[in-house]
Amino acid sequence: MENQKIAKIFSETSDILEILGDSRFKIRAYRQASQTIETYPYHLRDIYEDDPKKLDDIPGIGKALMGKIIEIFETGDCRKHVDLVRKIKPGVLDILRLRGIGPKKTKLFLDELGIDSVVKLKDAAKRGLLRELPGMGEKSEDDVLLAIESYGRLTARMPMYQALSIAEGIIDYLKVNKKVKKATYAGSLRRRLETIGDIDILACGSPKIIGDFCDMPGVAHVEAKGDTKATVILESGIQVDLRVVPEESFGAALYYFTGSKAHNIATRKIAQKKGMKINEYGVFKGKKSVAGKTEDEIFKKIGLPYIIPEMREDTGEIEFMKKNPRFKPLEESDIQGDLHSHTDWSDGKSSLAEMAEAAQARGYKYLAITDHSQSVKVAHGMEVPRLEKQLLEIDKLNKGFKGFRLLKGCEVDILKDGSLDMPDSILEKLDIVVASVHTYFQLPEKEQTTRIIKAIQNPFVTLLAHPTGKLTGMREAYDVDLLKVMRAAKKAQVAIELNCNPFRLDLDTKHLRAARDMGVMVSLGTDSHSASHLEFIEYGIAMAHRGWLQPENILNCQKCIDFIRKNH
DNA sequence: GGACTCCTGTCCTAGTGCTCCAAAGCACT
Repeated sequence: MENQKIAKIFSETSDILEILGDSRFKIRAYRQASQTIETYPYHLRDIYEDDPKKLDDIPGIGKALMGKIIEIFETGDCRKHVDLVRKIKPGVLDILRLRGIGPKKTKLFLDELGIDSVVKLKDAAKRGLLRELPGMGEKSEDDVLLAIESYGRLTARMPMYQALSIAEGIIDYLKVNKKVKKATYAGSLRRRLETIGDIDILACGSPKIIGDFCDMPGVAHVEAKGDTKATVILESGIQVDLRVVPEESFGAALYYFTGSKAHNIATRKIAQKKGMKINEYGVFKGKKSVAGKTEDEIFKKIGLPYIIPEMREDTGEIEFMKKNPRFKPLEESDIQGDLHSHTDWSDGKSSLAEMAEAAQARGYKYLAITDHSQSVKVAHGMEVPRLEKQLLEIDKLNKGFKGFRLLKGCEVDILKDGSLDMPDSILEKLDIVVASVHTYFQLPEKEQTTRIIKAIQNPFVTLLAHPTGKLTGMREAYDVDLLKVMRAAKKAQVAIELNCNPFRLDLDTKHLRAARDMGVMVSLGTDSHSASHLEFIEYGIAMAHRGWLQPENILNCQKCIDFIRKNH
């Protein structure tokens, strides 16, 4: 939590410096530091308590920012930030966040009309005061009002699976159009971020596509419309950007449009040093295009191995891939089985046989049946006798399988005191024990952490499921020191789950990276509640890509399922 | 502000499209 606080202080500092017209390099330094800290997998406090000087080792943190981080730990605040906040009212920062309004216009409104809040801005726009300002007109004034009205809707992010479904719908719509030769989605959706701010679509074909796109059903408002790109807002409030490029530039445009911005800048810089230029039309030597049809071609031209979209965040992937050109990201065929599923014995919809059939259809060697334990009444959790009955049923089914088996398991609730919801006498009969939290989300961090660590120290536990309890866009993670939990998990030889259910996607990228660095085994589980949910594994694979995981980091990729039964 | 090179100073992270007002701001990755 303290990392987030520091990131926010630095982010606000950069925003205020921008309005005040300070050095753009200083502004960038604060902004970059904020972003680095926000996604940094380790607690800055741990580093500070170990040796404050080591804060300087974090990329983008130098002597000055290190001093400010130390100041925040020692005094609870940062003098410079406090002074800046005094200079500019917080309402001014709200204006800066409106679409179409940047630091220049924010400063203009403040200096000329004393506007220091969105409410005052709205009032001034309605009274026609803004149009009198230099560089403003009637249209700009209307745009300000529109930006204020749509602010809440346009800043909301949606879960990735929702964006994926909308994007696929748009692509289907475009592809039936004969003017469209190719269409695909790019941006953060292609990089498989857990939440998506807007949808980016790339197409090849006639420029008339732009008009058809803007007339598409479900478009509420056309924000911009030119010869090669358009931006629309859907009725649902989602922004969709379309870019149309010539076919020979498709690879370059896909690369540009996939991002991230930081990754693009980093590779464009590499190209510059080699006397080339990368833009969305290709790689250029002087005016001559030397690559652009495919992404692969672009990487080759600038001397890099292909980097998969999910890794393109400029968080070290370029250096990593240079050093490890043979790095092979996880593939679906590496997955030997699914380690978290439910049936109609608890709150699932499918039978044991249906789940087994679906798992075999995917080519799995095993599927862990992990129905809920007794205390989860709403999910028809199983008491010991019913679980024993299920185990007999699984034995019976397993006799009929060849090269496949159902693993006997249970998703056992972690009780408030860290004990497990099922006695050891039944746990020892299982192939796999999945421990998880479904209650007491509000415990203080220390208590929650201790509770979970106690649970995974039970010798029969195989893995900790959905380790933070977050539900994308609906429920925040509970307070837990996950690094401490992971250290304990490593010691206890317990795996940490990457829950592939698109509502969860728990662990997130930074903790997956940390798990990888720490050598903690990660388990992919779809948490399927029906046979069709087994396909959620694809979301997990994408998340594994974002966490740079390879088959050796993943429990499900181990061919030997005896590993799962570590205590048998 | 950082990073790097040198110790006081220099450079720093790309490249392009759209809009609205008539050059620049803001947007996109």
